[in-house]
Amino acid sequence: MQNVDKLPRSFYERPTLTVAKSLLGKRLVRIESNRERTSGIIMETEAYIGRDDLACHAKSGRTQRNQSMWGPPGMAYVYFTYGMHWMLNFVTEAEGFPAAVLLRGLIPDEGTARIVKRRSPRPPAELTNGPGKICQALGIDRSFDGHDLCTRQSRLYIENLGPPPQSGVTTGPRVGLNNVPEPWKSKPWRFLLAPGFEDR
DNA sequence: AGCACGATTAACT
DNA sequence: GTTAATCGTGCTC
Repeated sequence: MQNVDKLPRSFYERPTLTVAKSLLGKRLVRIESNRERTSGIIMETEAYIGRDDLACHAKSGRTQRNQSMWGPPGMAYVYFTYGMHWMLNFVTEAEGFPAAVLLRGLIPDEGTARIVKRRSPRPPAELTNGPGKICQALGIDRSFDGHDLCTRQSRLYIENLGPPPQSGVTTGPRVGLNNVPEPWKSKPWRFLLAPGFEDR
């Protein structure tokens, strides 16, 4: 395992599109209550950028729900939607500017027995290939909203497995924005790592 | 106080 | 391809 470091706050305090693309191929780690690790390699992300972005929850100003996005970078923004699903985001850019990266896809890495148990019975390919599935697989809920990813005692963080991939990255429109007006609905702010490029 | 809908998922025709 | 599940949130009255 080469060069495994916890990503510092300076990683998140950059343009959201840069962070979203740079997260591909890195490892999301969740420390369980018994200190065991569950983790996965990030394969898909989306960027949500500021009040002007009408797909971003910050469009309606600062609320109790979205307040994490307005805080410092390197924190988790976790919210509940569709009456049953949790979504995991990482806060980006400078404090006071509301922006975040949504995690949409992983490949399970460590703690797969626990991931399978939480998600079973599902085919392996469907364990963590969606934002709600990621949170179910890793046990992420409201208690992680506002969690700091950049301290020694963080129970949720990103490990750096090396530089962002130079190839194998595709982009496209963000998913699930049914009632969002243009041009925001079609902004190519979704980033995917092609299968096979997770090992570099 | 009421209501429409959501950064989704799984099941079904 | 279509749709039910299920409830917190923000908006309107």
